[in-house]
Amino acid sequence: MSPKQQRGAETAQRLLDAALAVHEAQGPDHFTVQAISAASGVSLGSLYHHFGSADGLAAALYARCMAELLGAVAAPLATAPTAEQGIRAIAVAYLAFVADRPAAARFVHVSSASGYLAAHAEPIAAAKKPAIEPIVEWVRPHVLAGRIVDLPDALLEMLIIGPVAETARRYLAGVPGLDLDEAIRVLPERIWRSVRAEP
Amino acid sequence: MSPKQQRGAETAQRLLDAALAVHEAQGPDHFTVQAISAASGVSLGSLYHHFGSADGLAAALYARCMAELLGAVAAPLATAPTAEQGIRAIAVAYLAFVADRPAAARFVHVSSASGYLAAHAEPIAAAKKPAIEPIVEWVRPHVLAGRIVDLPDALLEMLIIGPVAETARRYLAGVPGLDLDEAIRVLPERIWRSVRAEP
DNA sequence: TGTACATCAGTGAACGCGCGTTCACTGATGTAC
DNA sequence: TGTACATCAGTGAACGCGCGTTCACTGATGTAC
Repeated sequence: MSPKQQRGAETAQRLLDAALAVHEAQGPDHFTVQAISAASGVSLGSLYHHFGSADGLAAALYARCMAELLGAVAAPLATAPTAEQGIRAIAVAYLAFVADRPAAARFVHVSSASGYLAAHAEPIAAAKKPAIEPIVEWVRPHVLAGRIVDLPDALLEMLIIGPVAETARRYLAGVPGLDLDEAIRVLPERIWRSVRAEP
Repeated sequence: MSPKQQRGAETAQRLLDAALAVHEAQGPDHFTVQAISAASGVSLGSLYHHFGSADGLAAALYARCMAELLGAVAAPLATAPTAEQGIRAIAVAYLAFVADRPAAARFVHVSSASGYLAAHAEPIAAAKKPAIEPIVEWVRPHVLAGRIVDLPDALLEMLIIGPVAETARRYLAGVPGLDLDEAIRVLPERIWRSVRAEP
């Protein structure tokens, strides 16, 4: 199923590109194999040759978009001089990704409710892991040093990601009165307050 | 479309009850008018008589579940003695609702990605408004008195609801290693820290 | 270097299933006088 | 109080559309000797 030739890899990428474009331009209801085949110029049979099923293609696209989002979030940590600046950079990077790559962000957030995530849990988890690891590694020493509160990883993640993820969801859903720039200005500081260890 | 006789109102409720049960027991993929008709014992024609379309029924169910969630969140505010206890009570109530009414919570969270919300935006907004108003009213004086940080309503909501909503989403999606009781113990205090005005 | 073969990549017409929706109809409830 | 009528509520068989999927096939690329 994973391509053995360069030609195949290029076709698979073309399909994923077209799939994201279809989802963005025509909405989740028109996210069909026929529409993706038509938009990409790749035949239906070839689509099935590479992804096995419609859900398989959706899962692959989700994995790609999610890896990009996680990569964007992890990137600024490499040079973050303090715990506070790192946490704030995560929130900024998440919201900036939504502003810069709305199609990818929309697909990730819409997909979280869809059935194919559970069906393809392992390959998706495998795609996310290398992108998540550096973030966890960055956090740990700050927790041990008493600069970030010592909570279970999952709950710490909820505090950091929760506000920006919910902001992204509503912004992408078109809820009026939600200014992304204002969120970038205001939320990071507040998120930091929620996770910093007591002074 | 809205029922003119008591008999009709009861049938509509039976359909909504069955719809939620179908969604919970068989998943979003089997959430179809035929399945709901079969589970409720109400004919297809009657379903259309009351709700007009499949999306219409889904929107009505969403409005009902969302109103219940908002009601559960607003309830403890009436007797909250301090800003801190009120904010913490909101977070506790949200997560407790997820634990007590997982079917309703799941339908609300899954629906946020679905198309019928935009198509039926007005009636849904109308159903939410009376439940949201008391929450906003409760917050305002605390902001004016300098106990809660002065942010746009939408962003304040993101800070309070974001972490618990994201926790609910992942818990309901079956992500392992997320303990709801632990979240109830830990998150409210941290959320309060994110929204309290500087001491 | 050339030839034979195996595997990978790609095609597109066709199929069948299940979904939302319709419709002509019957029965129950409310209303007017 | 009774009768006639209008509206509301409910039925279930049928339809058509569009979706995911299949399949027999051709063409391109890589490999063995």
